[in-house]
Amino acid sequence: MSTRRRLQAIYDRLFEHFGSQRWWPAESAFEVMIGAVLTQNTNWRNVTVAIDRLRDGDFLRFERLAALAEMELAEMIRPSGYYNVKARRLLNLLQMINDLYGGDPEHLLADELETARERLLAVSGIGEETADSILLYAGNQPIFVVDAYTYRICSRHQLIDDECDYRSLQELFMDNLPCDTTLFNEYHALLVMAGKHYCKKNVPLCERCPLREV
DNA sequence: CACCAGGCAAGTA
DNA sequence: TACTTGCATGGT
Repeated sequence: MSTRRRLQAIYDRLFEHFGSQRWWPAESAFEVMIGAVLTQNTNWRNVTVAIDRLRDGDFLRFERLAALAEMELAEMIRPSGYYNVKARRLLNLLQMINDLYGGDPEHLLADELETARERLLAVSGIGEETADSILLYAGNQPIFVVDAYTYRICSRHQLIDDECDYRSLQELFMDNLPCDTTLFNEYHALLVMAGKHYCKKNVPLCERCPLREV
């Protein structure tokens, strides 16, 4: 079967099993950006606690967050883990938005895709997955997000060489699917759901995995 | 107890 | 360039 059809089949199975996800779970694009940094190598549950703390202090707005001292911010986001590095990373991101977009996150998100991506990657603490998560889920731009679950699932289904780099795996999806923001949004979210529930680390096979026969 | 979670950068050889 | 280590909380 062609890669194109296999990717479509995987999507269909996951959609049938989990339904529409409509990510990212957040009340604003800015909140998505914050969450994208906080969730780096971290359980989403912990991230929601940190974000709720920011919300309670009305810090999910650019001006309010940018006015926080690094140590205060670190303390606020403590439940999300790596709180010192993440506080620095968030401030680095805000600094870039301030310098290049006049302090308006929407201007970054409205910029041309590759330009915005390069500028995000230039921020210390923002790598490819975080940048693409921001572009897709905060900016509604058509780019596919690759993460650890994407690697694991594609590897188990022998769609990739385990050593392939981020861009290669991203291209596998983007070259073989219609370029559609909503599709990319749903597909990545569904892969995360599948990974969480049925494709855990060091668990070779799962009886109830909806992708068993794909 | 060990292991994991929607990574990334810096250090080492 | 290729590999290792630090960062840290909270759930299973």
